[in-house]
Amino acid sequence: MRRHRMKPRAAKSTRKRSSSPRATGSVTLADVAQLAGVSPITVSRVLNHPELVTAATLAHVRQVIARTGYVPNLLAGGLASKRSRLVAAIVPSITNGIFVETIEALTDRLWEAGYQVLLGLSGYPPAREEALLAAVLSRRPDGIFLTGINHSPEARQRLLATRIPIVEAWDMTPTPLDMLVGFSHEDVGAAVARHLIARGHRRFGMIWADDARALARRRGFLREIARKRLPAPRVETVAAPSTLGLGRHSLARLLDAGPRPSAVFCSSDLLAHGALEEARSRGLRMPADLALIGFGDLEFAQHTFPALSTVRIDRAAIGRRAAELILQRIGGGAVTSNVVDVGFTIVDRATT
Amino acid sequence: MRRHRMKPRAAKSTRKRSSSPRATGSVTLADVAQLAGVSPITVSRVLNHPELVTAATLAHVRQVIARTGYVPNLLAGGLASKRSRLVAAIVPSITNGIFVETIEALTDRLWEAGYQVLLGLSGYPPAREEALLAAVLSRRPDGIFLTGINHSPEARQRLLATRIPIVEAWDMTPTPLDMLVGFSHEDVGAAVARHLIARGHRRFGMIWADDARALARRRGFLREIARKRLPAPRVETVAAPSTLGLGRHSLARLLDAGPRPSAVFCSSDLLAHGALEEARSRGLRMPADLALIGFGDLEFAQHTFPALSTVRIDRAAIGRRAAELILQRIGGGAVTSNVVDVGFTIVDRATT
DNA sequence: CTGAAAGCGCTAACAC
DNA sequence: GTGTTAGCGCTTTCAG
Repeated sequence: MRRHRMKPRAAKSTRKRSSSPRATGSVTLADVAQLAGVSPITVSRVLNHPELVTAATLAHVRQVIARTGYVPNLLAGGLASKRSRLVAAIVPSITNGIFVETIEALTDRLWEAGYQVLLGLSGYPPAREEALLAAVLSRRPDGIFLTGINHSPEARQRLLATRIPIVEAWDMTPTPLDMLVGFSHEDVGAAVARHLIARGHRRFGMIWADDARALARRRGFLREIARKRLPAPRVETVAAPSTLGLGRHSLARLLDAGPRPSAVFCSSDLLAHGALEEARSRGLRMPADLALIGFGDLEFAQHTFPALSTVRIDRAAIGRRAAELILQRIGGGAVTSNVVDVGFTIVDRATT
Repeated sequence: MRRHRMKPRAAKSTRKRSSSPRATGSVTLADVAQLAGVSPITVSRVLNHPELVTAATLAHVRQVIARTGYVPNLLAGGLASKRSRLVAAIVPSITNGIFVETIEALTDRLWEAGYQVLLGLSGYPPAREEALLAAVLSRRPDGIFLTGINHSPEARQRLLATRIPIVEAWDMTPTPLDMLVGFSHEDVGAAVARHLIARGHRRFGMIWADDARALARRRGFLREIARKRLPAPRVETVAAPSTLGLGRHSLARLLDAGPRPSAVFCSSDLLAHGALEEARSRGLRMPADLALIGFGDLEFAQHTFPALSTVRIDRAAIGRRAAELILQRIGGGAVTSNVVDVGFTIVDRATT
């Protein structure tokens, strides 16, 4: 290991650092450069483009980095390079469990590529979305992950104005802001209808929440049923937020109000779960007396009795694909398709 | 509304911006300053210290900001001010649901104060913690939220070296790195023991996972039972990750292997839930034949039969308190106490 | 393969 | 109240 030359220039490479070598509290790249006897840019290269540096220099500088405990300042790096290595993810909430797998997958995939995720919680009616978006943009993220395709006009405009890669997720539309990973909620509804019809069901009920995506599923469901000229389902509409209790009471009303449907489609697993409790308490056999199907395939539902069917979404895949789209775009590679349909699966627990 | 004076100086306040007014793709503070006919620092003040600016100037500059769609660059701002307005939160995972409420509460509270949360997922045995910590520190966060008090020696050293406010959460120790919000897992164990004993239980079983925190709870539980000179519980140890199946099989083994305990303490709600299934399938009445108690009070458990008791932790409070400690510290105010015990509650669903 | 110069966009200190 | 100056710590050209 040859000793590294110490050029005189190095002595002044730190601008005006007067007395203390760590007046700012932390080692800077310039400090490392000085100690290693190289120029700052060489240290920068060791960190970001090691392939451009001699093995000897590389080893030496790395050693100094380790010895000093130097931690690069990405605020400075990002400012200079215009690449923050940050991807923002805006989701309504993480407590309901719907988005966590997606976020984890997104985070994992981006981490491998050297990016970190800035999580923004917009709250369910996206009240904060506008302010949140501004806050997020002020970090100059290299990519943005958004939940859904419905944004306020202001948000929409801001997003359109930026050149940051954007992925909208969890919905489907032919005209995304930029890129999109999701599935068609209307197709889900239609598929559930076909599934139930194929199993011999003819009389349906619905326990339904009043949100945009749920309405799309409902539309698909009703359309398919109408197409088969079956009687229109009776619908119990519930207000957000859905709870077990609402599901239970809704089924009770559905059962008390008229002839028993043979299958009830609930807009979420939570509602289906509540309905399940009511059905069991009435001694109904499932699915012989009543088939129940929900949507979302949440963990708690996976642990339930085989009576409850559901529509499964590969939530992790959504995060992974979103990350890949963003990375492709950042890498400058042309994105083959800017819309990814991850589809869904109907899980019929009554038979499987 | 008097017209705002346009000083000649303003014309050169943008450094060397040559042709296009938005060569970088976005409006800068200097652009706004120029358009408003004020100096950059005034725009900065409008944004960060509006109280230092005349109402007229304020209104005028704000109008220009709105008109241009200017979004401040916090990378630059953070670099210059040494305040990133970012707080890092490192948790093992968010899919298990244990930490999401804490994260949400943390995020909400910090948002109100103008901070954003950078989420780091360390993975369960904190394999990535070291690298993650480095990545996180490179963003120069103004505060750090950590899960647990067990960190690798390297991580520990890095954390001790930094002057960033740190909150460790979810555990209890008299010697935190900096600040701490949590509760004593050993106390939980002891409290559960006392609770069960008070209800007349004398013969106990345990279904127990093999992680540090669970072991602390177990220690407390066993200590209390020994103190009362009751027979030592039989323990079924399960490997991570806990699943419903493990809980179920463990209870089966416990019941088949000897005299029936009257109460079984499970190290998590998930295990308790599995055990519950087994107990029900055996036709045991609860809690008459068997009392089951878990830990964590996860949502799915809240929705279960009244047979399952649990230890409830106010997870949101942990996040809130952590945020407050960090903000206090950032604000320079002396922190009254650097250790907050949020305690816990035993929820006895068999009676309530 | 390595270096020098020139900022990235913003804000802390002082002046005025 | 508002402006001037001088960087924050890093990376981008472009030389050599």
